[in-house]
Amino acid sequence: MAGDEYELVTIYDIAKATGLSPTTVSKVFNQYSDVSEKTRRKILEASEQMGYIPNAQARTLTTKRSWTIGVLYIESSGAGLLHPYFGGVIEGFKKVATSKGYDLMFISKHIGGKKGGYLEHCKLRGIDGVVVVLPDYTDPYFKELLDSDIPCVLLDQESDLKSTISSNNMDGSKQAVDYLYGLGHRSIAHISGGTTYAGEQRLQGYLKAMEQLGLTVLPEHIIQGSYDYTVESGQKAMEQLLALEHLPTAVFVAGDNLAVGAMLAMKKHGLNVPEDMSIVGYDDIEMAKYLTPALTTIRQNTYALGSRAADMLICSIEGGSEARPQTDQIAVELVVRGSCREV
Amino acid sequence: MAGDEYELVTIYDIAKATGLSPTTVSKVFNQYSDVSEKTRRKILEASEQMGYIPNAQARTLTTKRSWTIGVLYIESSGAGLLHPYFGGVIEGFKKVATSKGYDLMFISKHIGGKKGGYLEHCKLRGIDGVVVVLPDYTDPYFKELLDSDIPCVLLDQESDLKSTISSNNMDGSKQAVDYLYGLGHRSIAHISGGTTYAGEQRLQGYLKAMEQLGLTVLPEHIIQGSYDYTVESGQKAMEQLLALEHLPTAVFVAGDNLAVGAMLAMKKHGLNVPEDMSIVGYDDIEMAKYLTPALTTIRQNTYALGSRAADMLICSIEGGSEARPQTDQIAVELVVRGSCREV
DNA sequence: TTGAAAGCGCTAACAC
DNA sequence: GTGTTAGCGCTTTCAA
Repeated sequence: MAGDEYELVTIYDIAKATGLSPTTVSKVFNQYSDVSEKTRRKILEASEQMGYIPNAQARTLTTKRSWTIGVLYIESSGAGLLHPYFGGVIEGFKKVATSKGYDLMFISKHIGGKKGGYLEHCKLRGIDGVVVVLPDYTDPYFKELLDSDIPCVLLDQESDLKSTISSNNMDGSKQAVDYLYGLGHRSIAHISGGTTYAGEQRLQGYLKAMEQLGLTVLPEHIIQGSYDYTVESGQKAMEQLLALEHLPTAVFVAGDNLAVGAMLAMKKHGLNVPEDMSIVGYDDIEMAKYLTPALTTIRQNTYALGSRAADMLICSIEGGSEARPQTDQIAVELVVRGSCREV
Repeated sequence: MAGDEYELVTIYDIAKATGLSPTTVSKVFNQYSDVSEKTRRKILEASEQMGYIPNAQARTLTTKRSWTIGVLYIESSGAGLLHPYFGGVIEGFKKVATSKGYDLMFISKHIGGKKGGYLEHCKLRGIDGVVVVLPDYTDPYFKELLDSDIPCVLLDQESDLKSTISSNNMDGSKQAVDYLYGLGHRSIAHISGGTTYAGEQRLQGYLKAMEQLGLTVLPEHIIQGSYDYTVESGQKAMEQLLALEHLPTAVFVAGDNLAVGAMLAMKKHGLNVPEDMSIVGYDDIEMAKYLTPALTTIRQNTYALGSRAADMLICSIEGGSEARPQTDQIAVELVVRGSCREV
């Protein structure tokens, strides 16, 4: 087998080499204070020289701490990793987790080549905690994990049992609507992100902002995009909107991918953005600024989302069961580009 | 500590419950054939009922196999996970690896919160093999890993020591150039991907294709884009090209991001694609089809790249040291859209 | 077909 | 400050 070739050096080897005991060696590598500076130095030196590297599994076996965090995200469809939101979040998460000594492992329903469940997978691997991004909410295996006592942090979800974190979706909607209002728009439609938590929040934020401004919302001006925030779904939603008798002058779209689709649909109908309709998106995906016209949108700070999530999760891992689930929100920001006009 | 609450069931527990020995229980979970059907059933039943889940670290400690594959990608810059190429590759890789019983863990230079190296990290975690995507080639820690005896598969790189896999970059260039030639173009420039392996290959493919068609390549028609394939870099490259006295009628760009930048630069100069210049990209990133005009490009099958990489890596993990490093290539495909015109 | 015993590499009481 | 001992949960000879 490959890997057999490692010259495995153990604490026993370095104990023997230094004439000390394995315990003392162990202590040195676990920052115990009751080791003389001289001994510590001697051990460190020998370890360095003999190429000693601790064995994580042996350590985990006795301590019950794997220093491993599971990453759970939707498995079906081509989404997942490819979704820019996911990438940004994990990037931020990884940075913080890594700096605190944790490694990241993907969690799936397949274990050892067989079908199992998320919880089973976590237990098998001795996972210390899980970060949940874009899960399949309807999955019973996912629910099983939520009901377990494994520390978790959930992104863009609600939960009493686990810590949660999301962007300030309501405020994002408010910023979008207020901005359009400031440009003179009074008839503002909404293409929503379907039945996801974030989608709901953005819809609620939109409704509330409209109300606060004293604007009426026509029921037919709220179009349900699909939960997966695809370009195709945005296209369909805009088609639906364009079929209406009374068109809005602006539309606030719950995701940039949806907005891209919406713009495509308009183009197909010979309509121009922003001349014929102003559009505000949500996310600020990379391509937003390269579209024609460049998309005005609400920027989510995915990196901050991820790093804050890591902080929260590690807090509940290390705080133990007495640590109550927390909830936090990250500020969003309007990025003005070229897809809206004054009316 | 959180997690302590698990009702840890061990093989001893189920041995006791069934009146059998731990050995026999272990055998059942390792598909040994010398267990009577009756015993097997009894053990499986008890395990199911008592909620037994094997302990991966204990298993690894004795077998020296962690069933864990390390994922190594560039840490600096905001790239990495956010890069669509990476996402696609890992998606495909994960699928295959998971189905064969392996889990994926990110490898970094930080270990236990301290700075270490990739190899050290792998040994600490008992990693069975590593998939390398977009590394920092100049990193000595990366070299250290390459020189080790840990099985690795490298994407878009050359190596005698490890298995490698890449798209058929040379052929991609040929397809692009041939296509432009077929449209009547004779003056075809190239914006290259810098000094990466893929970039070199695409450049070579371009040169060879031009030669085969009997076309001359003006030195100033080869512009070095930066190794990171950013939009900004593409912009700069096109600026450089546009400063030339004799403009080409078409340009083959080594990456879609670069192509996006190139198109932006043209627009800034009041030039239109494809009227003033035809452009062929490389990658087929998601946004390619949503650009104006939609980008004609060479599609890399990132998913296939990833799954094939997994096959190769697992082969060398399970084949042991006698398994020689392999090399493979994945076919690419021209996707015709709207960024080229006949001349 | 089944089981006893040793050991993987490490940590944690506890005694010295 | 240092060492002895036991044990984490599992697999693996080897013997029964």
